[in-house]
Amino acid sequence: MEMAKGLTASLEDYLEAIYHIIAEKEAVRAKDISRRLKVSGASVTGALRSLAEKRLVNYAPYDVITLTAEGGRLAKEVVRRHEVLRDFFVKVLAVEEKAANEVACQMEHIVSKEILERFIQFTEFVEVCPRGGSKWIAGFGYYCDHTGAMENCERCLQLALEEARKAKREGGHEMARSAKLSELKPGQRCRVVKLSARGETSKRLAQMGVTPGAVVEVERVAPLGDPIDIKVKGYHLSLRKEEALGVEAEVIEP
Amino acid sequence: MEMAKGLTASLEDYLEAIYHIIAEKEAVRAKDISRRLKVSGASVTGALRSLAEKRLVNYAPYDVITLTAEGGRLAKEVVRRHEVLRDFFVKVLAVEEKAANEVACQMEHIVSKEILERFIQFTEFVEVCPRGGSKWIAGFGYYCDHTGAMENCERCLQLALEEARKAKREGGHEMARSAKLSELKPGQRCRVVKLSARGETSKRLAQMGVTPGAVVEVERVAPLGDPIDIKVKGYHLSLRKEEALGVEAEVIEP
DNA sequence: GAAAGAAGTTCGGCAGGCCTAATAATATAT
DNA sequence: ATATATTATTAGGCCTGCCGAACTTCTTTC
Ligand SMILES: [Mn+2]
Ligand SMILES: [Mn+2]
Ligand SMILES: [Mn+2]
Ligand SMILES: [Mn+2]
Repeated sequence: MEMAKGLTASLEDYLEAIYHIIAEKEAVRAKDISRRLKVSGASVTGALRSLAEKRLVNYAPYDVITLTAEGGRLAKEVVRRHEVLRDFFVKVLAVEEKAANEVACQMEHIVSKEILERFIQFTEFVEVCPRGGSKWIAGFGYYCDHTGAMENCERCLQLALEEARKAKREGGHEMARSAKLSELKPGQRCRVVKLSARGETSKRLAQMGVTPGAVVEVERVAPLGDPIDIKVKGYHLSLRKEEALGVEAEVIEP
Repeated sequence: MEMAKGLTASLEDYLEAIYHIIAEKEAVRAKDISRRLKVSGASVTGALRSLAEKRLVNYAPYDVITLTAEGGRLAKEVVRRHEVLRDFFVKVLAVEEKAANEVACQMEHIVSKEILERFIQFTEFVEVCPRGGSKWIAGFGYYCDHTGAMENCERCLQLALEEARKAKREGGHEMARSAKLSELKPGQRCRVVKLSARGETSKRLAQMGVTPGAVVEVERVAPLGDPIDIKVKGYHLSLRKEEALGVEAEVIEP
């Protein structure tokens, strides 16, 4: 039984950098890493040796650098943490992109699984709750700019209530507009209502967080609707059309 | 001109620990620090030497340990960051105290001034906005426990609206119940409306964040109403009664 | 006031991370 | 094919931060 998985912050950043470089170029060179992380080439060589020892990268002197299966998994985890935190800072705290990325890239090595989960849920909640939502966040921006202005609350609530009622009416009887996940367009968000898929597929989906109640954002849809890239709980997933067909969802209006 | 103030995370934690030990005992012993930070005595000696070199602690071998003026200032800053972040985790993300303290004590070395400010404002906003408030946070708790339950939104908004209206009516014509800061009780929060103080006092108040619009929480009031301990923007302040008399505030109902 | 016990210090060592300078390998251009 | 430029590695150092072990200096107790 192997304990102590813990990578250092520094090594996680190297993994993260390699992951991103792979995503945009074919071959990874030590130079790319050193540019990205702003460290000397010597430091990169050292880090690569550490990572190779831990079986997270395939590396031999002067050879190309690739991630092992395990290294890829860990790298994705780091990236996920980074993105979740950055999104929180940008979307909720209205921090500018650059500053958000900086603090996220340090926090990503600190937050526990449980707290990361909370950040995801909170960001979701704020964006989805009729009492939160974009208006409310705009209100926060106003609050920041005008030291603590809290005027017109009544009107704000009034409008939110009217909108919630309208949405309910339009959604017919019980719920908001329902659809198959496969019918959504990039940028749209929905809440999973039911999984009608069976066996392996449903298992894989469930494992990645596509469960009833989960908020799903569609990121990209390929020309013929296959595959569909989505984001759930910070995970980027690529679903085949058949898989997406098996997911019933209810659209969330912005 | 001295650049590079930056203390390391480790040294900041030593300062923080010393500050807390001073607050609860008279004398600070290396042993207390080593217990608190869970490091060996040898490490404490080393850290104290670094801090003494930087003129942040008064330290000579075998002698008692105290903070210099500058060291005290920095320690308070660290504690402030810690508390602001912990409060955010506890009050907003509903993280349990212990976990919140742990992550706060790591983040405190990472967040920029600007982002700390955002955390303060956001926590304030959530607690003060009628669309936020305790009900809304409870809603978040429910959302966490029941994977994404968002039922009864309409009713929730309806209630919030009614409450906001009631509060407005009760507050008479224009605003909520207005009062001098000196009249409030521990635990109460208010928003500063006007500073009628002049000169030094008003300057000091303004510098510490007691400005129109700021949210102030009363922490303790001494028997005869002097001094009054308050918290503003994460700062703990102790006001004399005369000072508090010069602050007009509007009470925030919970 | 001496001996025992507790607290504090010094020393040497180790690990992680980073650097520069020198050297080696590879890629490119002529 | 050779010279040149680019890229990567090695070697040697520096700094922070931690440790255990040995030693020193209080503090208490009898
Ligand atoms: Mn990072
Ligand atoms: Mn990152
Ligand atoms: Mn800390
Ligand atoms: Mn702390």
